[in-house]
Amino acid sequence: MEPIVRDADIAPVAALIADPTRAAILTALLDGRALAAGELARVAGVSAATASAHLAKLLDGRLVGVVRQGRHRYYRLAGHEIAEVLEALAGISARPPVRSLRQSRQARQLEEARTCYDHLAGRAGVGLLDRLKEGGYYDGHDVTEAGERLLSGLGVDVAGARASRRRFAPECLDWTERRAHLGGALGAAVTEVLFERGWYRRGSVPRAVILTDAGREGLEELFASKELTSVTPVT
Amino acid sequence: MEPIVRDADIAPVAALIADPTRAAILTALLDGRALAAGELARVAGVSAATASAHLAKLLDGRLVGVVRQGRHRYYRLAGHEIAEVLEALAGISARPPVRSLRQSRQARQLEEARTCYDHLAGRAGVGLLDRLKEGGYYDGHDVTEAGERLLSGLGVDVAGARASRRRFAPECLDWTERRAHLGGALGAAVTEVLFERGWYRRGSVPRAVILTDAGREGLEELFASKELTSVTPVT
DNA sequence: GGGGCCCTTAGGCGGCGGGCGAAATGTCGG
DNA sequence: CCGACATTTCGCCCGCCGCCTAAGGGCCCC
Repeated sequence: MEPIVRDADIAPVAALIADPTRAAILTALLDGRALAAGELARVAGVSAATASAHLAKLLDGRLVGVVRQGRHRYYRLAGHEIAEVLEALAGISARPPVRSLRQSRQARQLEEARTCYDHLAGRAGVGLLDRLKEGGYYDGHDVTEAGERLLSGLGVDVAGARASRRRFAPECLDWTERRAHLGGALGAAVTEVLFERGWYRRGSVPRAVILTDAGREGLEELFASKELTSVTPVT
Repeated sequence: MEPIVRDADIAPVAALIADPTRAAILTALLDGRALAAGELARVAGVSAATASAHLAKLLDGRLVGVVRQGRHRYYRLAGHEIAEVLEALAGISARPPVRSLRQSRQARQLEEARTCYDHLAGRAGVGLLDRLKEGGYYDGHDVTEAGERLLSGLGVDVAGARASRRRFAPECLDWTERRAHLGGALGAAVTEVLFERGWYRRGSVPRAVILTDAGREGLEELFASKELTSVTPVT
């Protein structure tokens, strides 16, 4: 009866996330973009020196990656797995009370539409997945033939996403809606196209995204043009 | 350009997991059972007083629950969400090198079959899900009609699992196999039946489970009795 | 109801780690 | 090349947190 078995030791990674300053940095990077060290220092509310030390640790722990560009160094999350851990943690963490009117406005914005690292989430993400299912384009873990045609026609590189080592098209549980939206390589590819087409644009609040007029029309047309091939709403 | 938006603050929860002793305690509870405070002190390698202090913090942070029974206090994880966070963290954590022969034997045992909180994982879990899919009993997010018959016949309370507030039958990504096994309320219900029938029993290593002879026969018969209704192996 | 076991509380010690300012490194723009 | 800006490195202080031993409840059993 001794040390028993060695699991993966999670403590060091958790310790990296456990510091409030580092947590703020990681949260700021949750929208998938790369931010400069100075910006991260500002959002975390610490001096540049302090932020630099934290970033060095996060880098060493492989939670973030860095790309040097001139005199700036842009940091980003090391991958979607990191984002998923942060989302999972957020799911069991106390949500601090919303205070100001402005904050509640921003909170509503995030509930409406936001990115979950690199794919669409919030009511918009959940709604999109619903319409894909209702239209018979997606069956819970893969796109149907009709779905592949639909998305390819939109400009989504479905084959490329399928070839990725990342999971192809898993459902990703949404911690505000408590319902699923489209995640994985396909979710990211679709979201990329939504931005390229200008159907969604990034809002002023970090992870918020906004449906444009073009997007409203485009999505409506996209799902209206096809007759409903299957009316088996998944409970 | 001020405080921006308040996300759920994940740092306090991460800090609870970040201490090696607490991480050891949580990992020990990962098999879903409740352990007495003294046992947890032993597996973590600290004095009873130290363990008690840690358990008080975990309790305060709602990561564990406690049930008093006589002069013992049994602690367990507060829910499957907690287990999922720990699994996700393990997925991005460095796996410590296996040292002794005994440890590598145990590691192989865990890779073969183990519990993932309250449902079957490892090669056994992945294999079970594969056979459910191959037989047309499960379609990636729900059981088919045939699947409901099969499992109900086995004694699984499918309706009860479906009524649960927990997700019904999601695929759960396995961090050793990097493939999916059956999770959620249904995964737990199925696993419960497997234990009840004596098809699997718990091994000596905490999360390890072992296929019994009865289990080998039972599973073989279960999947052989039905002809393969569908031969569309999911890539 | 008294002794033994399980667990918690109290107190004190030691170390790790995050904070800052100042100076060094590196890069861009003239 | 030189000054401006972004980032890192260095040296130092300070507070927090985990550890132990010892003592204090609670519960069981004889």
